[in-house]
Amino acid sequence: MNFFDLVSDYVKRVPLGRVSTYGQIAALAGSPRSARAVGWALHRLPTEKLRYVPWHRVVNREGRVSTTCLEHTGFDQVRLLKKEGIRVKYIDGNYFVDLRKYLWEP
DNA sequence: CTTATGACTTTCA
DNA sequence: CTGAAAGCCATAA
Repeated sequence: MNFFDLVSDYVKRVPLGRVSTYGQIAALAGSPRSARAVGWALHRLPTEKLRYVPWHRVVNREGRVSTTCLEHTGFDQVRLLKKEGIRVKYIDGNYFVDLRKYLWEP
C-alpha cells in the first residue's frame, strides 16, 4: 500500500466532529516525521477521494487550517467543520480549531 | 541520481 | 513572545 493510500485510509477513520493533525496522521502511517508528505498527499488528493476523505478535519499542530486555498476552498471546508459541530475560530485571516477538545485520539 | 516543492514541525536567537 | 532557519519525508521532473 502506498503512503498516499495509507494516509487516505487513516484520514477516513477520523470520526465526525473530531479533527486530526498532519503529525498524527504521519505517525499512524508509520513515519512520525512525514507530516509534510501528509500535507502533500492531501493537497494532491483526487476529487473522487474527496468524497469520502474528510481532509478538512486535518489541521496542523496548532490546530490552524494551513490550506493554501484558504481564500476559496478552505472557506467551504471550514464551513463543513462548523456544520459538524466543530467551533472554528477566525483569527487574522486564518482558521483555528480547539485541539484540546476536538483532537482525535485513536 | 540530483534537484525542487509542499495543506509540517521543532529548535534557536 | 515572535520570527527565522533547518530538518524530514514522499513525489515529480
